[in-house]
Amino acid sequence: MTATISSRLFDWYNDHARDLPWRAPPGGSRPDPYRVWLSEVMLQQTTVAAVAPYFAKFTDVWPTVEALAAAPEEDVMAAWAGLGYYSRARNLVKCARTVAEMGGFPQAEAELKKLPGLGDYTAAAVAAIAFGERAVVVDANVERVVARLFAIEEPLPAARKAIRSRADEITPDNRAGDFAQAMMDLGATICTARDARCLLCPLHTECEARKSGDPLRLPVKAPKKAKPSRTGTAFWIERDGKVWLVTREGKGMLGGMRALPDDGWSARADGSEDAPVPGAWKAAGVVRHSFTHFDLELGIAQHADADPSPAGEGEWWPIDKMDEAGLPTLFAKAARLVLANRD
DNA sequence: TAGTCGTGGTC
DNA sequence: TGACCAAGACT
Repeated sequence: MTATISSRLFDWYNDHARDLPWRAPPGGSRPDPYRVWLSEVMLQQTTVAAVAPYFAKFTDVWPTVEALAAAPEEDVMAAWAGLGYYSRARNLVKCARTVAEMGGFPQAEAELKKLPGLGDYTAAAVAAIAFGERAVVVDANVERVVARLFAIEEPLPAARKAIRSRADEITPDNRAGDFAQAMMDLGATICTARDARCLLCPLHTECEARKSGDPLRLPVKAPKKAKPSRTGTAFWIERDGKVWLVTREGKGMLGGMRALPDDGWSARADGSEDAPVPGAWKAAGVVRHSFTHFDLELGIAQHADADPSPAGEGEWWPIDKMDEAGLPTLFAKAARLVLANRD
């Protein structure tokens, strides 16, 4: 049964594997561990379509882990801007520097998992795909496919233990990396969250959820909490064709990223509306932005003075080079709005 | 364990 | 159009 599953899956994968830039060319050669690691981190909670241009840019500018390790952190953060979950970029730099110092990536799953930014999934994926270790790779695709294949009725996240155990059972001793990628391709193209194209599925004769007649109801998920709405203000302070930008501190929201100064809005509370510089302000528009766990209505206040003098840490950024500032999307929207409304 | 942490695409 | 979702990690 389990041998049947991997065998059917490999047959399907031979003909239907997605052609992705981080995969090794067909023929059995192993992909570059650096590219595998980089792609896996970028792909965490992020679609293939969103990752592709970032992967191309990163591997062009930093073709090796040593090159990335030598890069200034702010350059990496700016290059990551727009991709989201910025702790990934902070950990990416830390990890690259650790690996460069070690003289290369460790090959064992347990050692990989000690690196910053590599959790259960990514450590297993790199071990299996880049190094051929038999590791049990479980992402959201595998969870969905396995939950349906074995008709696991227990809701997520409690079902993860049972799902992992089943995934372990069907993972072959050889080609665990191909098996993982095949499972993920199956989950991404056939056995998707909104659809179950069972007639095209290589595992449909083995699938318990299909036998039950309603595969889409699995996996069962806990209901989601409501999203709060917050308001905040960002401040546009301009002088001589330049705008005042700060770098956000710490590990919190958008931590380490360049940004417009703001009034301290957060997921928990509205902003204070306190301006960072004295003087007169005028309203310059509103940006609505939806984060994973709250919605934000960000008002933009523009300093009315021709020669403002902001205090504290920051930098005057040339407005004609706004695209190179590496602003996260929220602030990129705000800047775009200000600049669009002035002519 | 449950909350935090981005963004763009899809229906 | 708003809710859901995508190759999760960390605390």
